[in-house]
Amino acid sequence: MGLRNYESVLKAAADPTRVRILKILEDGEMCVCQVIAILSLGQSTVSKHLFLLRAAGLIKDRRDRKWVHYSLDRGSDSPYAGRMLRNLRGWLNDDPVVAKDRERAAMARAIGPIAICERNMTLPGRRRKTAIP
Amino acid sequence: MGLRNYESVLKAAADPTRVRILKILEDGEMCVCQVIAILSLGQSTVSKHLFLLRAAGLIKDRRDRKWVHYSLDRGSDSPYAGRMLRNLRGWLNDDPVVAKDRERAAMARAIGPIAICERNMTLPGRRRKTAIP
DNA sequence: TTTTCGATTCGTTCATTGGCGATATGGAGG
DNA sequence: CCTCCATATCGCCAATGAACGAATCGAAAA
Repeated sequence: MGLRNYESVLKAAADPTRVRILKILEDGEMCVCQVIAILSLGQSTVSKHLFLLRAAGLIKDRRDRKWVHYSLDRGSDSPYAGRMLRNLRGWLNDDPVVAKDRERAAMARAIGPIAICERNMTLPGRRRKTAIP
Repeated sequence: MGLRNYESVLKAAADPTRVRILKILEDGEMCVCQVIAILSLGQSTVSKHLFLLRAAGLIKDRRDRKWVHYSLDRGSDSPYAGRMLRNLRGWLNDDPVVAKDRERAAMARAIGPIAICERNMTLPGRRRKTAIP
């Protein structure tokens, strides 16, 4: 665990979108479709972010039927990842973007992955990406 | 101190060249010309790195005659910067690149800024950037 | 003042990165 | 087997970032 992993962890945690994901996951594991709905970003975009976070050792995944759930990887192999997660726990909690995401995350949890996938990766009360014909 | 400063601190600390600078400064303050000599990078390149580190609150500068010395800004305004510096103190100490830099830093300290500037920002026993005609 | 030395800024080049849409993968169900 | 659907991967484009050299700026020395 040298400069290589250090760099991947820091770069992963430095991106604003990825730190939003990490803060969302602080309240518990989350399905990919839920993350997509909360962030209102493209599916491939979110998938790539999750890949980088997992590669850095910051998050881990769990398959349940046809859904994949991600959660913070406390007790990661990487000491950098573990420390960063603990740091983040006390950081940015009063940031408006993070707060907003938390609200939407709570809604996503209440609704559940199935309903969100049926809604085409969107949350209620939000502009959807694809127009309704 | 919200997402803005968080991002600047993390991005600053994520770059391998800048983390090398931070590790060098752990042993004490250092003149810019010494940093240039240790890293064997262009003068403008190093200056920009130092600017970003200072903007993030990770380092601070001090003028002494015509030299500018940089040092870690422990007790920075930014809580992110302070924590990252403390993290870094225990990180990467057995990394070969960092170890090599430490050797060169020790040499640079022994020689002092004046001699290094006279040597055109180089350390003894190293390829110089400008050829000798 | 003028010279000089070192730090900063500017402009360019090249590599990396975040975003997207389209396509591939792979498990669940028919 | 084949289809469906959530996710992963691929290819592309625009924006960012790191490196350099040249030019500029500022402070100390002559």
